[in-house]
Order: sequence, then C-alpha cells, then structure tokens
Amino acid sequence: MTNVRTRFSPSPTGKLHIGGLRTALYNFLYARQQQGEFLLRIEDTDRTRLVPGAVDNIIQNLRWAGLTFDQEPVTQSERLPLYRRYAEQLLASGHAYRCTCTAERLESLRRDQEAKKLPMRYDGRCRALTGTPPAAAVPSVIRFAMPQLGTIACDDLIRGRILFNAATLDDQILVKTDGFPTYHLASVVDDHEMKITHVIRGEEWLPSMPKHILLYQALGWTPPTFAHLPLLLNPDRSKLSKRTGDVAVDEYREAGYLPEALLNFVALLGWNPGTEQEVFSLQDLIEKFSFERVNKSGAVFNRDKLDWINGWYLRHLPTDQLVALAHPVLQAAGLLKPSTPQDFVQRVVALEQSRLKRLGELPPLVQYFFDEPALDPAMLPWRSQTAADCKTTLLAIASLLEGLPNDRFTANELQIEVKKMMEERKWGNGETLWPLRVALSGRRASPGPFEILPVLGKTTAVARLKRAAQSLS
RNA sequence: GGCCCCAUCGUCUAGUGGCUAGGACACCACGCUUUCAAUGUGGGAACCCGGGUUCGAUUCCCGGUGGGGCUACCA
Repeated sequence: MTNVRTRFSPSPTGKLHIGGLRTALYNFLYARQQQGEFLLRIEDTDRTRLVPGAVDNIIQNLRWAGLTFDQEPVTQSERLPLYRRYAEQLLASGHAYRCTCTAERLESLRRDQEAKKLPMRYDGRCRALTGTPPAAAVPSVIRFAMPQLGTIACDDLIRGRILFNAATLDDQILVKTDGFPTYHLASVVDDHEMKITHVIRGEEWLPSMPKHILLYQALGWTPPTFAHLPLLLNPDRSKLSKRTGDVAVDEYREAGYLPEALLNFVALLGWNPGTEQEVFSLQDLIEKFSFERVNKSGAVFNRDKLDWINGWYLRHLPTDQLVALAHPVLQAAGLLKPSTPQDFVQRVVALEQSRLKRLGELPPLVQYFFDEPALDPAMLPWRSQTAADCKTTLLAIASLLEGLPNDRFTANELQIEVKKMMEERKWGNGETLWPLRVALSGRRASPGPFEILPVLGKTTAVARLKRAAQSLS
C-alpha cells in the first residue's frame, strides 16, 4: 500500500477563497486520516493573472485555519525545464504536435463555429501537417494529439464511472507560446512527480478529467485516484463568486469568525457524517471524513448557519480565551485606553458571550461601558408609565445605590436591595427594571441591570441614573 | 450550440423498495424573563414531471424539465 499524498494547488490569482479552503480541508483531512502527506503547490503558470501578495495570503490563511502542509510549497514557475522535457517526450512519441495557428485564426474559427452552432474546438489544421516542424522563428504552441476514436472511462471516487467520447475532446494546448505549460500539462506532470495518490479538486475540473487520463497514458504513467467535489454555490445557485458576498477567507477572519467554526461549517457543505452531530473539531473531522459520504450536488453557502456555528464556538470558549480574542477587536475600535483595567474588559466581554455571533459585532454592543451612552428620554418609561413616575423610580434607586457600601455592589446584593425596595413601594418589575436598565445602557436590548451595575461601578451608575432622571423633567 | 454533472423542507442534509420522510439553520408560538441573547417545549415547511419495473416506488430504469459546470496560448 503506497502512502497517501494529497495536495492543494491554488493559482495565485487572488486571495484564498472559501471554496479553496474547503478543497484544502478535504485534502488535508484525507491525508491526515490516512497518515499520509498533504502538500501545497502554487500554480502560477499564467503570468498575466498573477496577483502580488496572493501566495502569502493563501499560505497565511491556511496557517490560520490550521491546515498545515508537510513540505515546502512547490512552485510551478520554477520548474519550467521539467515540463519542457515531458513536452518534448510527447512530441517525440507523436502524442503532441506543434501548432502555429495565430490567435486571430483561432478566434475567427471559434466565431464561425459558434455561428454555425457547431461544437467549438480546434479544427486540427496543424495536426494534419506532416513533415518537419516549423522553424523556431515562428511562434508555436504544443498541442496534445487527442485520440479521435473510442471511449475514455474515468473513475471518480464521488461520482463513479463517467464515459467520454474521444471524438468530442479538443486538442488541448500543453505549452503556450511563452514556453509556459498550461494547467493540463503542469498539473499532470507535477502530480506524477510529487507522487500524488489522490487528486481532490472542484467539480469544475470534471470535464478535463479524460484529457488528463489520456495524458498520463501518453506519458506512460498510472493516473492517480480522482475525486471531484461538488461546487460551493451562491444563493442563486451559480458557482460561488465575489459578486454575491464575501468569498475571501480573509474577510471572514476580519469579521470575527473563528477558524474552528469556519472549518466546521465548510466541512458540512458537501459532506456529512451520517449522524446528527453538527459540531466537529478538526480531529473529529479527520477521524470521520470519508469520500462515501461526500455529496454529488452543489451546496449553497448559507451565512445564517455559519453565524450559528460561530456563535456556538464563541459561547463554548473559556471566557479568558474569548477575552484574549476580543481585546484586539476592542482596541481597533478605539474603546480601550491604556488605563483600562484588564479585569474590567474581562467582565464586559463575559456579559456579551451568549449574545455574540461574530467578534466584530462586539464594539457597538459594549460601547456604553466605555463611553457615556446617548440617551433617548422617550425610551425610559415602561409602556404607559408616566415620566414623573419613571423619574421618581430612578432617583429612588440612585439614592439607594449611593447608600450601599462598595463591597455590597455585587449582582446578588444589588438584586436583593432593589427587589426589597420594589416590594416596599409596590413597584412592578417592568416599571422599575426597564428604566433602570435603559438609564444604565442607553439601549433597548442589553444584559440585565444587575449584571451591568457591578461592572459599571457605583459612581458611574449613580451618575447615569441621575442624568436619566434629569432628562425626564 | 456541444460535452459533462446534479435534482428530498427557504438553506445544509439523513434516507438506499414498504418510514406519520428524520435532524440542523432560519422562521413562528409558548415557557423562563425588565429588554436582547442563551436555554427548554411545540409548530408550519420537502421527495421536479411523465412513463416504465414491482404487490409496492422518494429510492431502480428510461425520457423530459430545471439548475449548474466546462467549452481560452485562465486556472
């Protein structure tokens, strides 16, 4: 049994996107599960589409996600002689030929075929040319000489056997005029050279599988096992793309999604364990992943469920870990001063833990702890409560709080004291607690007053109650 | 146009000839509650269509339809 080797092979034409992350994840899971190796290969054979920083972005985000690869990344642009050598071999064996057709001729050929509603493919003009290859002075590409008869059987781990009619296959370009290989040649050569046992990639590659199989055969190699993953989809069911929302892993990271949550979510897009388990650690996924349970149909990327999973992870994080993650977020929002006590931040964050879906939504939720909140007097009275009654209540509680020693300024003690007062004065819950909470937070929605009070501290709390009472006159 | 893939609640999915078609997210209601969350309980919500095969099809076969992908000197 040969050692399993998988690879993730993005082209550096942009940031790592969510679909790439899932492809990388499945490659990673399978390799780890089989105690094989997971490799990274940079497919940068198209010099015109290179984006500066893309390689870094991809590597950085894979690292953030914890998908560690086992060797230094392989970069195709550094391996040109390798592809050249195999191209020559194909030329020599008659499996490939030079083509000097110009881009203009190909373009008009295509237009013509489209107009006549014919299959659009190379017409084989240069293939038919016998005799000496053109001189080096004439720009030429190298094309694969597809067999023109027969059926190519392709076995896919997820879809089973797929049959292609050779006559419908195009004479793919293998080497471009600039001497760089195309994807087809480069990936076949590299997967062989890197001893990749399982090619796990997106379904968009399914139509080129027969071409790749034929290439392996022409080079005298045994093809690896293929698995084509279902596509990730936009809400309109087209292939996931930038136009309907965020697709860069970066953007999710910045919005405050945890890598564990993103991975968990993306793992479930196209795969399921067959049980009712929804939450998986990476280790869980490694143990449970299997191609038999990968779906065939595309999956819509559903933000709501991602938010739910992320919220789940946030809620189940030990609070000190959540604080560590929240700190830079609050910092960036400008809420922290050098003098802000760590202990205070800890208590503030703890109050919102059950309410968070993303770290990024933390600053607006807790701002009132750091700055005096704007106050809308109309918001203070409870339902039909009069402004005068509301004011009386606030002032009474303010003086009650003022009279309390600092060591009794705890959630429990405060609750006991306030409830006692409510009972004595026959105040209802709504008429008391709603104005109290709004006066403290300035918000319609927030944690309860007895949770806020001890965090805010006596001085600030009393000041806010008095200010609120003032606003009612 | 050609080639290929796919088809269960709005979404992610379980299901592999006989089930009240299960779960999760979202949604709604109720409970807990001063609000918002969290949490508990309950609810509405699906087998694309037509032919076969079969005693019986969501499930198997064929054909439609629908959706998607590919069809570059891009990956």
